Amino acid sequence: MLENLPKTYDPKDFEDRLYKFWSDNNYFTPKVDKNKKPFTIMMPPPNVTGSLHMGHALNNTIQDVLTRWKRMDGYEALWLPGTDHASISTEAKVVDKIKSEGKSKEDMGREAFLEEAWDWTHLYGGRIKNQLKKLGVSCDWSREAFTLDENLSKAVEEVFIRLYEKDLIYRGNRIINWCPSCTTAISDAEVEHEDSHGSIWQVRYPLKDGSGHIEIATTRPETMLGDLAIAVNPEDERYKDLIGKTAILPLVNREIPIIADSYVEMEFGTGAVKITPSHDPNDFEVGARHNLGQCIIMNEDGSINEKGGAYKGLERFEARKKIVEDLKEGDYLVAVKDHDNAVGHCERCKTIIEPLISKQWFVKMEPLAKPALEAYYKGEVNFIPERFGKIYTHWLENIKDWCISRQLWWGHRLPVYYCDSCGEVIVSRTPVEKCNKCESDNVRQDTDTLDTWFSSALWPFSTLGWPEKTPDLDYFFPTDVLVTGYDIIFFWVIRMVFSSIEQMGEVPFKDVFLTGLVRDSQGRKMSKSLGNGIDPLEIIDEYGADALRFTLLTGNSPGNDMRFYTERVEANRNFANKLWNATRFVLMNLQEDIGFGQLDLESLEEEDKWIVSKLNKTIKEASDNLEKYELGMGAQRVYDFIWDEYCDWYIEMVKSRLYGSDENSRLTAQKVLVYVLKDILKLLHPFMPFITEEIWQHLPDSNQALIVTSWPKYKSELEFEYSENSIEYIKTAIKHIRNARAEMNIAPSKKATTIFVTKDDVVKSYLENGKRYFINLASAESIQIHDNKDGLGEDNISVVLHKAEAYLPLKELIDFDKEIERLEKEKEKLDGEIKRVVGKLSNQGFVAKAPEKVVEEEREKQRKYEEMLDKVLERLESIKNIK
RNA sequence: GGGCGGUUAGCUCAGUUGGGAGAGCACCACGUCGACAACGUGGGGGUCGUUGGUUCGAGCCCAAUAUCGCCCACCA
Repeated sequence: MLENLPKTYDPKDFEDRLYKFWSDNNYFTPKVDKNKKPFTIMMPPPNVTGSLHMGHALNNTIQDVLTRWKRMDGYEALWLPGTDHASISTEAKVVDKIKSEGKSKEDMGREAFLEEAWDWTHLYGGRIKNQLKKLGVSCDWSREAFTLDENLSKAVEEVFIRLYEKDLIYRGNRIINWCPSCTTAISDAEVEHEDSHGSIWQVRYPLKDGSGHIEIATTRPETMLGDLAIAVNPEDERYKDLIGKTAILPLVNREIPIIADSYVEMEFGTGAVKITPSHDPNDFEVGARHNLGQCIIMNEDGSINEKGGAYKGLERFEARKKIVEDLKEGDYLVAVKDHDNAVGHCERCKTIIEPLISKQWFVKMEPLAKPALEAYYKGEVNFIPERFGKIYTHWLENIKDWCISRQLWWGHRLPVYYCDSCGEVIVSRTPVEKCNKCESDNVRQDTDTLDTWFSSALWPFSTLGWPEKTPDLDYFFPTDVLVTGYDIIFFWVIRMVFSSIEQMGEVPFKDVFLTGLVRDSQGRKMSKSLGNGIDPLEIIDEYGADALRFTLLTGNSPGNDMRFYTERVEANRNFANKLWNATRFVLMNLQEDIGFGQLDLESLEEEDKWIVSKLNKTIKEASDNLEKYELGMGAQRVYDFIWDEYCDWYIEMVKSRLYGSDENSRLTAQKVLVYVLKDILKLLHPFMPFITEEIWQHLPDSNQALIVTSWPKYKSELEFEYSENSIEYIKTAIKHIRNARAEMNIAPSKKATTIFVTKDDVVKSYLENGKRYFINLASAESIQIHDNKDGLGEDNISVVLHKAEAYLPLKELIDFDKEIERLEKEKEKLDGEIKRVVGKLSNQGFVAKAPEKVVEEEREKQRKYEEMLDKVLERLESIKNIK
């Protein structure tokens, strides 16, 4: 009946097979069942361009732990997977690809380019899904979504139109971040600021009336081509007389006014600022206040346009160089100084961003941010760890309108149409062929697409069928927890929250669990360019998915970065191996057909009750840990129970019964071994799904798959205090005896009669019941229990215990000097403990103010240690006398 | 400029209501005894960055400070 496990643990033997088994049986697919509670997680959709990296492995492992646990705990657990079209990233890759084939976007045209992009998506989009499966993710592939799916696109369009109709989306001429390489506008969040060492140039602009000049300072000299004014602070005495005068823009010879604006800081630079309204956000504001108009001097690719006169056609940094040279030549350049400032780069391609004025579409953020902040302050959204709430509130409190239009082709096209006859702007759910104002058919759709985050902002409900009122949406929304990296709080988390509040009327998730970064062993960020990335698939291939998962879950805490060491994976693989072998031991000692259903509490022996009681506590504590998202602590607790309690102690203690002649005792031991093992597998399953399922299916009476069994429950009737005390006493005694023997260099093969001397009835009962443990685990030949040590002689090793003393008569082996040395060491230890306890207890404040329980514990310790010290001293005395 | 985090054993890190400092790896010694050498047993190793405060009691709370790191920010 019992099929034995292979001798060695090899995850390759079963991981893929089990994934298929779960999948084929639809265990990942929850039903809409009103009698059960739903539990929902939306997987942060990886980009179709990507392949699995450690970051994915980490957050998907966490999601899988939560999902598997909740599924076992009786919930209809939905973990919905999917992928993101990742507009700008994917487009860049496709552009590169066609470029290598000698083609360009423009040559191909929109239709053909999109076909290429879809081909790319189909080719690479599936790759990461298969990689995720290797990790063991129990997500519901039948509900898989893609941001460009028809229904998700419909959701995007619907949201755009609703926001437009509420005046929350508008089109306007504003300063945006322009990437000359991607040739598109990007949002503020997509700009990375990087400190750089640069220069600041001081330039003098002559005054028109010939009365002198005014000096300005700039870090971007090329933008002077677009200068429309010079601004000074109205309070600045130095420039008071110049306000209202006209200056001549060098090299261009444009006449520009000198204006006063309090935005200018007198202390900075020269106190006079050139104003370039079309190429700087602050200047834009100043320009608007003073009606300066606009002067755009750059093309899409960042080169200087016809407004730049002689500099036309130069790339922007070439132009800078040339302009500085010319300024110098014309004696306009006063000084060049070193200057540090933060330069904005495109998050995708790292090109330096050019702020410039452009007509784009924006989401008006303030009305959306407000409820999102309120939701947080009302506790509707919680961050784990809490500190990340500050990032959330800080961003929302300082929010600016969100530029959502992109000059890209891969993505959701704006549902906006322009009439070229009358200029009407039409936003429509259906294609527009005729202007609804002038009835002209001279109508065209906007060629822009939406920021990729616009669609991912809707992920928690668009994936469930919104705007349709689907049963899924009704049942599974709002979701329970979002698991993601702290680096996309404002890209994604915030946008989901306000989108959800706006469209659904409630927050999309209750908890946000934030993961840190997985770094290499030297603490560096893993990156392609550094070549220090560790491929999760290679790790899985070598050590198995379970070991990788366990490594990612333990040894770090939420929101903190972690370093990845293959040594840790190896250690966790060893743990899996330990469990594997423990199971083999259990299986090879089972008799057939004894029935492993219920535990018969009446027949349990001391160590049985002890392990059951310990298991019971572990169930409670591990469940509490999971409840509080303390996944690493929960995993560690289960690990410790398995290795320290079950393997190192329980199995060892029970061996004599398995090999013994007492049939009832033997069968009880077998039953308890299986009983505890089954709960162990359940507790470990969310963390290590493969090995636990594989073992489970080899156990007797386990017809149902482990993945859908029930999570163990704490039961107060399974607490056995006496047994716990008894076994813990025995464990301590065994450790002491082992220690003494090791220190005396007495090999375990040299067995000795062990004589316990005690007057304490409770200890006597512990020892009486525990005789066989000493024989098996402490190299005892036989056990005697005496009331006093009369007639024992002195040729013994003495092991001092609490309320007892153990004697090992090993006459010919005893080296009295060593024995004295060992006892002296013991004495020192006890002296130290007593000193600490007495110190504490002689502090009146402590005795008076500490809780009675704590004080009594300390008193008890004092009695215990003094009692033990007495015996050590007595022993030392008598042994010295012999010498 | 603003905000946040780390600083605990040789290394990497846990330590969540303040009550005798833990794990893994590494190291030393012994061991192949009928699950496991991917192992067992025993051991060494820390004034928890520094200073001050609160408290009977601080790795944990408060205030400074040092140092490393991260995030945000339109000073030309």
